[in-house]
Amino acid sequence: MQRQTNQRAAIEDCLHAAPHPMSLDELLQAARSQAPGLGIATVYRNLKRMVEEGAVVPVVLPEEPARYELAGKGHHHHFRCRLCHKVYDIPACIGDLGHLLPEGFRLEAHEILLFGLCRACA
Amino acid sequence: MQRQTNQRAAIEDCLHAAPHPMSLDELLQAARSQAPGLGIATVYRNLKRMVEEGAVVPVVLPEEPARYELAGKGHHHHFRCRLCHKVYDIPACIGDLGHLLPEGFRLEAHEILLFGLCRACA
DNA sequence: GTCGTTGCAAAGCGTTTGCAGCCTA
DNA sequence: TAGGCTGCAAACGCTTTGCAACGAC
Repeated sequence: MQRQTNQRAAIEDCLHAAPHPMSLDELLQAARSQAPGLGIATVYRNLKRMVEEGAVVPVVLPEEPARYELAGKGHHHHFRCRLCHKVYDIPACIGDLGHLLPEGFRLEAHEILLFGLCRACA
Repeated sequence: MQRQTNQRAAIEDCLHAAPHPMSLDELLQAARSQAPGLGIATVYRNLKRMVEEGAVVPVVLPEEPARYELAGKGHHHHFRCRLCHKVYDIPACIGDLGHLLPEGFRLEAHEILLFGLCRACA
């Protein structure tokens, strides 16, 4: 049976408050203000469980550490700024990608990564 | 100045012969048939240099080790089978993704990852 | 009081680096 | 022959795990 702890709540709160996917270090720093002394292993363990439960989705971009965001934000994609390296959520999507696949392949999911300059850096 | 070695040639040959992006271990195993005793550090060093030179492109997918493929294959994307975990090149693409971005953002590149079942597993 | 959770430190694991010897040019 | 390249092993950084203490229920 699962218990509600201060540490776990702090991590969840940070994910809820985050405007964009959080890296492990960002999460650790942010959650420590609510749960002082929070250890990094605890963040790893909780994130792992949240991902298994489907509450959190890992966001992986090339050349970057993994980030995490809450699931259930609706279908969206990600944009990374080449200069400031921030990652933004892009709520839009494009229709039917199935026609890209060769005959006989079945499409179940897709991920679109966009790269460029954000408004602040452009 | 750069020297041509048996090991480097073996790695290049394997990349040329590969029908899909190769992981480091695949590359090591394959290249050893042409360069026995090949060490993993040598594969890392050569791949790193090839990427810096722009001859090779890293292909990163979530939950998977990095793979590598030759650059200059033209613009394309990748498909990973959920069951056999093979990664296929998808030569197709979709036009203009710039309209997905918020006002003021500039799009420079994109990557599309597709997931599902390949023909053999479907 | 039980037992899931935590923090610390050690262990794992993939990648990088230092170095002596090798081999290309 | 000079110096770039290789293989080995050690070092490194990030993630996971073992374990005793803690604290939610």
